[in-house]
Amino acid sequence: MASSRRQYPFHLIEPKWQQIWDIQQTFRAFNPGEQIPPDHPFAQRHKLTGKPAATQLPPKFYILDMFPYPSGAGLHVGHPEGYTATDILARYKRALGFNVLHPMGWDAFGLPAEQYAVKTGQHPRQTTEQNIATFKRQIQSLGFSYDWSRELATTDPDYFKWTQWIFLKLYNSWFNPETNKAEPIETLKCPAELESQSVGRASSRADSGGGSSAASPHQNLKSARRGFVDSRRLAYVSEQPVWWCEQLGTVLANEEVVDGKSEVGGFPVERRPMRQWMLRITAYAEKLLADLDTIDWSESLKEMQRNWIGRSEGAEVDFQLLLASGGRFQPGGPDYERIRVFTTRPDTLFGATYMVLAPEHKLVDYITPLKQRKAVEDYKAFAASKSDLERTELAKEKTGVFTGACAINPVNGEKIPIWIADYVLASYGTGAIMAVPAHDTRDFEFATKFNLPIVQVVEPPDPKTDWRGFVDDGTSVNSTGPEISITGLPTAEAKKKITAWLESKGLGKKTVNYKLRDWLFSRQRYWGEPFPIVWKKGPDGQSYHEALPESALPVLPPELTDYKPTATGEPPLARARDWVNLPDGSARETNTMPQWAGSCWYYLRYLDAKNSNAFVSKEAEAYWMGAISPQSTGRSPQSDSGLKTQDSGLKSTTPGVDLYVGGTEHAVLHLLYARFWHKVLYDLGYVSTPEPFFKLVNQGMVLGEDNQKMSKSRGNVIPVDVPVQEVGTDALRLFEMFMGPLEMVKPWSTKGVEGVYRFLGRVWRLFVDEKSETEFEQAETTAKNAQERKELLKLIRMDSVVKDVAATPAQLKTLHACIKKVTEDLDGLRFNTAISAMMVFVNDAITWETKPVSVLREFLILLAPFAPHLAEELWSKIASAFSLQPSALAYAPWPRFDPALLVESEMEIPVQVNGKLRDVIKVPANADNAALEAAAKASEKVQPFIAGKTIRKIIVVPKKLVNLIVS
RNA sequence: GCGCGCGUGGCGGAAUGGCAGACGCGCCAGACUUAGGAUCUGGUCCCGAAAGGGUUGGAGGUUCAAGUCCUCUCGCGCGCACCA
Repeated sequence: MASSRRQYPFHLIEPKWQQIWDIQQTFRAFNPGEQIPPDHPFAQRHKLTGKPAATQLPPKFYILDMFPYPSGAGLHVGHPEGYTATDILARYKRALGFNVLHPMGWDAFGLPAEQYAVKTGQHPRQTTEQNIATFKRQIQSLGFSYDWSRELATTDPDYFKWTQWIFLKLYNSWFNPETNKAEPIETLKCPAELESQSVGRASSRADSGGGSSAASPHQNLKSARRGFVDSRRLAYVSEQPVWWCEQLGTVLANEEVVDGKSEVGGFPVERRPMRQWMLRITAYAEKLLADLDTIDWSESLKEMQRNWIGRSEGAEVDFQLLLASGGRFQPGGPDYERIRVFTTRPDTLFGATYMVLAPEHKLVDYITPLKQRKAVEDYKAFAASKSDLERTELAKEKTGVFTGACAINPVNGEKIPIWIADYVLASYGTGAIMAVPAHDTRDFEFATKFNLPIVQVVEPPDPKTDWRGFVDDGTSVNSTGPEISITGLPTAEAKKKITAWLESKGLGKKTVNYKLRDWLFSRQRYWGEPFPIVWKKGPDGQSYHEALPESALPVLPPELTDYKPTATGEPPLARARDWVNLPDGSARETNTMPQWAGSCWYYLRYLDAKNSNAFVSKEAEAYWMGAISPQSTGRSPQSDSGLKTQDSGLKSTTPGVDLYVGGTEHAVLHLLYARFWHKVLYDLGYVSTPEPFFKLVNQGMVLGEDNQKMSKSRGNVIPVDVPVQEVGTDALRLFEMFMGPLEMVKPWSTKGVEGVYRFLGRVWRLFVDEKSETEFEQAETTAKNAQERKELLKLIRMDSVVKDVAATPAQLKTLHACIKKVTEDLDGLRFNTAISAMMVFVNDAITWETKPVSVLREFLILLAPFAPHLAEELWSKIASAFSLQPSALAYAPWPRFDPALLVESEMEIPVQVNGKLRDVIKVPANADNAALEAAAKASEKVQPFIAGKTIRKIIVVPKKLVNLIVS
């Protein structure tokens, strides 16, 4: 390949235009109120001068890539797929007249840089900066139209200052169930017994951290108050079992643990009780679920989030305890007289023949009589010894033991045994279930194994179905007790009736349960955002936390020489004694935030990346996130052409990010966390939309040429630099899109890249004079340096068959068919078929003896989003060859197709007999149904199939098809 | 096990219920060439000399007409997975 002749001098063209775009700041996106240089192509296109207000700017289009973690390995050809798609869209929307925001940045905190630091002692910041430089060089070599003036890195103190600021907002807020939103902590009312006039208002300034708290006669009351408030913050401290990963030396969130292993590295994790920072994402479970219906995401992605949130409706039911003698009676309130269960099938209550507690359930010891104590203790130890992985792997075989205690089924007064088994999870529902073996698969298996009674209470709709293990809806049977009967009712009604009865008796209530747990937000790492929190000791000896004031931000991490994690789980930051211990005796929080923190809000920082007074200005947020509707702007894109818009892509401003493209791996991590933060910021009035990402598309993975996922170990990784060197970035970009639909998984193909490279060569030869190109090539061999070589591009002349003449109707038809297809396909993100439409155009145009320059120019505008460097070069060559005013192709108005030009004088109509194709006839374009019918019958090829037969029916699809039904 | 998605030439993939296989790769033949791994032209689903027949994982169905809609079935991919 390297030895073959270059299709066109992309090696000079591509750097040339990247440099021009950079010098002219072509892709700078302008904020409301920002000074726009009058000679900037955006200003010229939209006739803007000075500092336009939001209402004077054209409608915005915010098109976002998931920013990358800059790893040391650099980019392979799979990385630019999404970036190419968004760049094509960004350029297309710019041509349509939108004010396009298309930024790029770095999700730069992360474990690899820290692990490298542990190994080599090189500061993670240095590693990170090197990696960013590599990524940036590679991404820039691909010619994306990012506004680099908005570049950000989550590791930059000017950035994470605001990450910490948002944490303070979470810390200083609570979720008010009455208003159903987050509110400043000041609005939280303490219960009357905690209210005290002397301390009542004093601590209501929540960010008054740093102030000393002298001992007071009300100190007990004060710490009780503090406990109450602290337990309701959206960011709170909790001691609870968390996932600890020994190898990584840190705790992990539920979302970061996959199949009992760490998502990063695949190391084993174990449950350990630790004191950690948590974020109260569960308060938003319902909103996170419900608002999925308001956004344009793929169904599969929404489904993943729904599954993760895991909403289920049901009832909590209390079962009265019947203690056998020998139970460890303790003084206790009503909690010790009943066991509360959660069930989604209260209608099967009559079939509950036993109960099961999780081995960790707090009542287990209490209810277990002496003679069962040994067996129960043994089982608890057995269950605790199993890792989570083993627990799932051994899922087939049910285990458990009888506690010796029993309870009363509230609907029929029957005495049922209480077991413990590890198929009941302590962390879900109430950690206890009523077992209905007849109508629950797991209970059925368990009851079968341990010979527990199985009682039918639901009749399947189809009497042939076995009721044993029947878990779907049916009709209640055997469900009549002394006070309540639901026999004969369909499942839905039975649920309602029995739940109402339970509620009226105070035995239970309707409940909604979620699988979603609060977000474990602290990590025992160095390379992350420190918490803006200090710890103090009260006069009562209790330690408590306080927020630092905003003026203390950013809180920078200390310098360390040893980044190693500690075995105890104490964070590495604790080694920096001078940093930790403050003069007033308080101590800094030494945990850091997880990597996800920075990516929770970066899309907001892009809007106003340099703002040092706020995380984003109100004006910028309102403009880019869509609070200003296009109606109020009184402008529409392409208003300069005065034509009505033709397609949906020109429609109104959408709320939030208009298009977000990234991999599916963030389905329940980044995308859930970012939505959560955004909703908190929305509730607190800092952003104007309830959802951050209006439309989201997952690009499919690019596999290696061998159809395997690209990986170092397989040796099938193709770095982006390889095709960029050999065929140029325009060809790479084109092939990234030509492989197949964006969302689909597809294999890389070196041969395929050559195919689109040849296409670009054909485009080139459509325009240029071959002889002059040969001259250029000869001159190039003697050129001394890159600058000289670049100058030589001038030697290449336009082909003399490109003329300033009127296009023929056939040529216009070819052009407008291409405009139509490319426009429609871009609106539908069908890049692959858009490219094939351009290939069709070129295959035709290359045969024209005379090539009207007007047609070729419009084609270049279509090509520009896909192959911008080549298109710009040819565009400028045309301008100089035909003495046109030089103009920036990036802002040239998108051509619109004229349907009138697509009308044919004749049309080809397939003729079927009994649904089988027999002929394709040519008829005048204006032929009506009768004419079609007549022409079809007259067809010579059709004759033999209808001769001597009766025509029973004739189907004519106007301008489409004729079908003759004969017999 | 449950949920979602997908099965079309040698390959990647096109087809508002209306001519299956656009476009590209590969392959075959030819042209130009000292040469071709450059370029250009033509061909390329299967059976058949042709007429014609068959063909979108498989089996049914709806329809004048099905790759497309419905039912069942097989295969692949992704997600969740003892969530009561």
